[in-house]
This record gives sequence, C-alpha cells and structure tokens, in this order.
Amino acid sequence: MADVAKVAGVSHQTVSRVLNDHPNVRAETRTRVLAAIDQLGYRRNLVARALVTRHSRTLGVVSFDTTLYGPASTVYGIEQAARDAGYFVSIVSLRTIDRAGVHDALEYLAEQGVDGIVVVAPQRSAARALADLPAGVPMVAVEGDHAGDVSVVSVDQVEGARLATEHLIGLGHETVWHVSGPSDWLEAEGRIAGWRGVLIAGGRPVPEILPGDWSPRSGYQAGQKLARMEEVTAVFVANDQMALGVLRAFAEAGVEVPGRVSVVGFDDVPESEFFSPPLTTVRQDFGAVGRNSIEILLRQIEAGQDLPHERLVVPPLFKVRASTAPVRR
Amino acid sequence: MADVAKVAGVSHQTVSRVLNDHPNVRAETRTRVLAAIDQLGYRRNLVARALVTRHSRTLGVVSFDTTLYGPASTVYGIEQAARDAGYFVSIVSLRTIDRAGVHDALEYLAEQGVDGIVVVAPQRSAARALADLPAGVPMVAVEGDHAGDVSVVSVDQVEGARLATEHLIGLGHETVWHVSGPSDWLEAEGRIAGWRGVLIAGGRPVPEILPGDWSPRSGYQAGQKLARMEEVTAVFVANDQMALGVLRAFAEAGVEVPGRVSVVGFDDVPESEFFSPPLTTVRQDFGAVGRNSIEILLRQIEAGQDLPHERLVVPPLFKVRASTAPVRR
DNA sequence: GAGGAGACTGTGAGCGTTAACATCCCCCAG
DNA sequence: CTGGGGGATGTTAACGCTCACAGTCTCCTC
Repeated sequence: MADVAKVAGVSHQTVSRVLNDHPNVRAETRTRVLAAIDQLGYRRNLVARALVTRHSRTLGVVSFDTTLYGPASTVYGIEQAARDAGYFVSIVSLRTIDRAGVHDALEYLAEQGVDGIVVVAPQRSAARALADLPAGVPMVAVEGDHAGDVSVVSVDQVEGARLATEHLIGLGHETVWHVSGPSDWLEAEGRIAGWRGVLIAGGRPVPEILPGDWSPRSGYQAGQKLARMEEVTAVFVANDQMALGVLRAFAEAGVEVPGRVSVVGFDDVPESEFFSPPLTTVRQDFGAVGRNSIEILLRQIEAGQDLPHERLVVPPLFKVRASTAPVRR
Repeated sequence: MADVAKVAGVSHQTVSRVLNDHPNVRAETRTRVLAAIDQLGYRRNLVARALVTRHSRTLGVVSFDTTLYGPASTVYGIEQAARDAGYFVSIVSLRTIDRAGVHDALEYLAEQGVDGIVVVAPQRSAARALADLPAGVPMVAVEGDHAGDVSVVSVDQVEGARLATEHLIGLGHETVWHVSGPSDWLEAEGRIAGWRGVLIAGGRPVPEILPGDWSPRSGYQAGQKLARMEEVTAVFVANDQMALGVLRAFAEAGVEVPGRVSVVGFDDVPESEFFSPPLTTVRQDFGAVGRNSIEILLRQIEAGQDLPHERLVVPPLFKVRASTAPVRR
C-alpha cells in the first residue's frame, strides 16, 4: 500500500480511501491511485483490514456430511446468500456428530474470527452442543432444536409428514406404515410426529415404525419386510433415498407400486421424478432456508446480537407423482 | 493476550509461547498461563497471527454447483483432508461457470489471504480461466485441463469409459450408444473419448451421440429416443443420474433392461445400487481425489510453490451390477 | 570458582490496514 | 476583505500477534 502511495504520489491513507470508495477523493487523484494499483499489481490485504476493523466479513458454517442431498443443498443455499451479501464462507464438515466435535468446530471458527456462524444441526446431540457456544459470536441454527438459545430456521417437518400421511389417508388407505430416519435426527422425529399425529387424529391404528438410517440400503431392508406383510397398502418413507430402496425391494418381491402399495418419500431429490414409478414426495426449499438463515444472522451481526432469538419455519411443498393411488378394495 | 500475561504474571511473549507449544517454557509457568487463559476465557486471534506470519492456514476452494453429487463429494474430500492437515477451508460455489466468474472468485480468495487454492474446474471454460490466476498463490486444479499451467488431480475418465465400453463389447454387443454430458465439460469429453476409442479400436460403428446435461430429465429424453431404435442393444450413459432417466424411459416404453438393452452409468452414486435394475457403473474415488489434491497443494505451499507442476490421475473402479447382460441373438 | 552452555523469560519492533485527528486550501457569504 | 465551512489530503496511533534479540538464571565441567 505504501508502494502504491509512493507511485501515485499520495499518502497511504488516500489509497485506503480509494479502495473503500470514500467520497472525499478527487476524481483525478482516484484515477492516479487506480493506475498505480494496476501498474504494481497491488492486492489489498483483507487480513490486516480485519485486524483493525474487527470484522472479517467471513461467516462460519458447521455442517454434517455434505455429501447428503439435504445438507449439501442447505450449505449451497447458505453460501450463495452469504456471498451475495459480500461475505466469505468458511466451512467445517463434521464426520461424526457429537458434542465435542461441534464444540471444537465452533471454537475453531471463533478463533478464526468469523463474524457469525450458521450451524446445520439436524441431530439432537448437535443441537445440544450449541448450548456451550463461544460467547460473543452471533449464531443461527438450521434444522436445529427450537428449544435452544439460538435463532432457528427450519423446514416444517411435521407439516410435511402431515401432508404426506393425509394424502395417503385421503386415498382411502386404512393406515400408513412408516420407514423412519435415525432416531437422533430432529428431522426424523418431526416426520414421525407429523405422521403419527394424523393417524391418531383420524383414529387409525399406528403401525410399528421401521427404522432406517437415510441410506437406500436401509430402505431396501425395510421394503423387504413390508413386502412380506399382506396388510400394508401405504408407506410413508422419511426420505427419497430410502424410498428408492423400498421401491426396489417391492419390485423384486413383485409388489406393485402404486397398484398394491402406495409410497411417499421426502426431500424431492432431482432423481425422484424418474424413479419407477415417479415418486410422490415432499419438497423442501433449501434455498429459502439458506437465504433466511443468512438474513437473520446478518441482522444479528449488524445489531450487535442482542436481538431476541427468531424462529423461522419454511413451509414444505407436496408433490404428487405416480407412486400413490387410491386403495384397491 | 496482555491481560492473560498480567494475570499469569508473565510477559505476553510467554503466553504466545504456551499457545504455540514452544518447548522452552517451564511446566509450572505453562500451567499458570493456561489457568489464566481459562479464567479469562481468552481466545487467541488468528487474524492477528496471520498478519504477522503471513500464513492464514486457510485454503480456498472454488467449485461449481456443489449440489451435484460429484462436486459435493470432491469438496467434501478436500475439506476433510484440509482439516486433517490443520487448515481451514473457504468455499466459493459458482452458479455459472465463466471466465469472469472464476477469475473473480480467485481474486476474492487471494485478497482474503488464503495460503493456497483448489479449483474444481470440470469445464473447459473454467480450466481456461486458470490462465490468469493470481500470481503467488499456490494452486491445484481438480478435474481440470491437463494442458494448463497448474498441477492437476483427476479421475481417469477415459479409462472409466473404456472399461464401461469394453464390458459391453465383451458381452457380445455389436456397438454401444452413448448419452453424453454437456459439451463444455472435460469429464464429458473424456468419457466420449474413452468410449469412441474402444469402438474404433474394435472396428465397430460409432453411433451418433445423444447429448445430455447430467440431469435425469435429459437422460429420460435420450432414453425415449433410444427406446424407439430397434438396433440399440447397449448404452453407455455419462452419469448415473441420466442413466436413471434412461432406465425410466425404457421402463415406460417396455424396453427390458438388461434383457433387450444393457445400460452402464458413471459415478456410482449411493442410489445406483437400488435402481431398477441395479446399475452397472464406474466408481470414482472422490475421497482420494480430495486427499491427493490437498497433499500436492500443501507440498507446494511449504516449498514456496516453485515446484514442477504435477499431474495425478486416480484410477476408476468398474462395478458390475444387474443392468448389463450378454446380447440376445 | 570461573567459564560457558542451555533453559527460560522479557523487550521492542513491525506485519498492512483503518480510525481519528490535523492540516491545507478553496470558495462563498457577509 | 475576512471568517469560516467543508472538501481533499496527510500524520499518527492503534489492532493482537510473532520474530529477533537480549537478558537472567541454573547447573555442569575443568
């Protein structure tokens, strides 16, 4: 910067002013400085700036397995929204979710001087780990526990499950079986709650849950069991990947979908429209989740974080395709 | 830091030494300092450290649409490897790939003071944009153009396509049709080259390519065309998502797989084992790609980047499942 | 008991930027 | 013609850390 100042024949402060679009710089001086910058190939040092301004313009994101469609889409949405707002994004992807892991990640980001943190905390254990967060750093949780002490943005899982289950009941099915996600996941719990709620409200029997782990394989195994049960006519599967496994198991066992059994998934992955048959499912607007979480976070950062915690719920969208049909009498 | 020093009754330098595990600190002093840190809830400021050491211990990653399985997995692998090596990862996900976008992203990261950059540049245009990279920042490209002026780590696409095509030829198919990826993508080109190479080497006719865009829908559309062509007995699809679309189109048209037509995909997404039928495909080891790229990058950073550029090719793995069978005479 | 080699600790400078304040100059109102 | 307001610029001091160097103290060797 000093070099640029020398070449342009001004002080380093004027160079700084040009770089920060300060109004009180003569047009001619500005041109001269810009020319010097160009000539020297000067690039400003954001680290030094962060040191004095105490703002890094970097946001931290803590997530779990960004290979999964849900987290990947959420993180993508967050990243886009952050960059649009002029912020960098520093990501920590956890391999396993445990309190220590989340805590370390948070501490790690806080040391790095991020201005705020978004935690994609879909597990109960992760949500709990937010309790001992680094003080002084604004934070928002995505898909987290709404009981905690932070702002939360999430898709309404209960509502999504309700839509799915009601759709199946509406088609005349006596009751609906459920292949769930892993028990620690908040999303899995929400989907169970929504499903169970509809059944109970309608006075329907509540079948035993078939537990899965989000993977197609676990769906496949659940599907094999369901295929052997004559009484099953409708299944609500907690995500599309497992639904694919269920469909596969049904296909192998000669169980027709939607002829004998109707199947509904959750997520609306891009593939689900091309499953056999195309899957009726619940779409989550991950882009909206990302945008909203960044919006709330930035508001907290600007306000100095003594804002009341917000709870924002994004509504899901139900997509009817070809894997559901009226019950066959 | 000064506060900690005061409480512990030492100089700020000694605090720094404790924080950096310097050997020459008396055990008792160390304990005292640690106690003071704990008492004050002190957290070191990595920004200030980066300013003086001129190393941020942050790596930049530029990628394209991290919602897609390939890029998501690659970025995940990179992030894991980087964190294991004690580095942060700052990510920029591009919405569109063009020279200006890549250039801006690179410049953006360089200003932020990253120690090195990994560019996931699967398109020809992105690879070209690396030409005007910010000088002085070590860089490695993943899935990039091997002709450029940077180190490149990639999966051997040509070999993968070769394996797929030879497998089909080996099953007695006269020739193999191909649903390709978008023309600008290097991976699409590599897969075309491998496929074409085998056909030409074997003196087989080379059918016209059906162009796709990686999406299941484009595969579905190609599948509809292929289903109408009596002479088609084998199809090599450039990724699993499109292969799903092809399978769907075939199912709708009553074309049996693998009875009448054999289908091979590429990527081995977790779902492909549960397609109908389970998909024969080519697996890419994204974890290895991530680890290797970080390894090369760190070597360049430590050496001061005047190392010769490296080219590392990760071999693909062929997975035979149930979507391919000997040709029916 | 002197000399010296370590081990341990402290002092001061400086990394590249912005904030705060000081200065200069021009122009206009009174 | 003069005072003052404000635009344009410069000067100085941080920001929180590490590096280089200078001590001080202890203990061992001859």
